[in-house]
Amino acid sequence: MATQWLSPAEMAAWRTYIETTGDLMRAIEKDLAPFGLDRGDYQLLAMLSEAPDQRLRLCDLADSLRLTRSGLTRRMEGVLKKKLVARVQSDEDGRVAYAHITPKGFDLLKTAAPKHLESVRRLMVDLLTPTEIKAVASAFGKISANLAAQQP
Amino acid sequence: MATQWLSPAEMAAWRTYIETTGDLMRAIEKDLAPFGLDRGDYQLLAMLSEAPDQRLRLCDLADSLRLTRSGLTRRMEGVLKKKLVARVQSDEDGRVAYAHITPKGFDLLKTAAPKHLESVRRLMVDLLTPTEIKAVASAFGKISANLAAQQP
DNA sequence: ACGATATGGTTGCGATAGCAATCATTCTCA
DNA sequence: TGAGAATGATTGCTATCGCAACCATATCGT
Repeated sequence: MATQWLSPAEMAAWRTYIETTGDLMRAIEKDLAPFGLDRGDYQLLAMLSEAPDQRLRLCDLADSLRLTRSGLTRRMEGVLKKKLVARVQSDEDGRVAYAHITPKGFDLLKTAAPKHLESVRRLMVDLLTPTEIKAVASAFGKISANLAAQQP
Repeated sequence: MATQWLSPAEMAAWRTYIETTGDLMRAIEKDLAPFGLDRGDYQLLAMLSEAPDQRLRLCDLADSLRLTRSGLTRRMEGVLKKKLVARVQSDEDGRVAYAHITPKGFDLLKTAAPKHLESVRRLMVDLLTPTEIKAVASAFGKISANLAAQQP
């Protein structure tokens, strides 16, 4: 399109970002595959491992993973079958259930995490100058804050 | 995870980026919905509109959209049904077919593009300083070049 | 010139995930 | 306290897309 609503520098940033980000995700995911995990599983386990008591209510987990409740139900099927996570019904509130990372899940995460972070380093972090790192953090921080402000 | 393979600044950049990028895509996509387009359709039309003769071989189109050939076949079904794109068999090579943007598709793109770019501006570009814009372009340029070098 | 190989495209199948509808449980407030 | 609203989770349906298998056409090597 000839429409020049963005300056050349702005257009370059947007295009490079949007074209690259999918490739980067795919590459990261590929490095996770040997552990039998995809990015969704990894993030789910990471989220649980950092939670108090290593567990979260399903709806909170869904929110932090940016999944709908139904999306989480389906993703849970996978990690439940692999015994990486247990589903525990709350006895205080009959509606809620917790996802609880199992020792097996925790062990797998501990094995996969260094490799994963090594991927992140190799494919992204190590390629950038400290200034670029800071700028990326700041830029996406602003974008995130703006999005959060839009949807209250 | 307690694993500190990334410095705090690096971890902050990575986390903010990965958590935000999906939200940003969803927000952009939402702004495209009133035109009956999703991001994949928009990018397909944009790609064709910029191509010589406003057409591309299906396999080249698939590559530039980061789709597999089968993924493109399915996406084509949608835009063909909406008559935004025509499928033209090559008479030079019996294997190849071209995707050709139709006048209707081009009109829709011309309508949607300014709104889309306005979204990009509002949700990303206008939030960033010129320095951040340049840093994002440079950072993802490096990431992209590195990925391209890995997979020859 | 012709069999082997490469290239372009489609199809069957499976995985992921959103939406709307549904059900169960809890909360609210009149 | 009891009817209606809100909250938590699941299910049916649908759409997207990758992989592997497949078919058709073109190119290469001898």
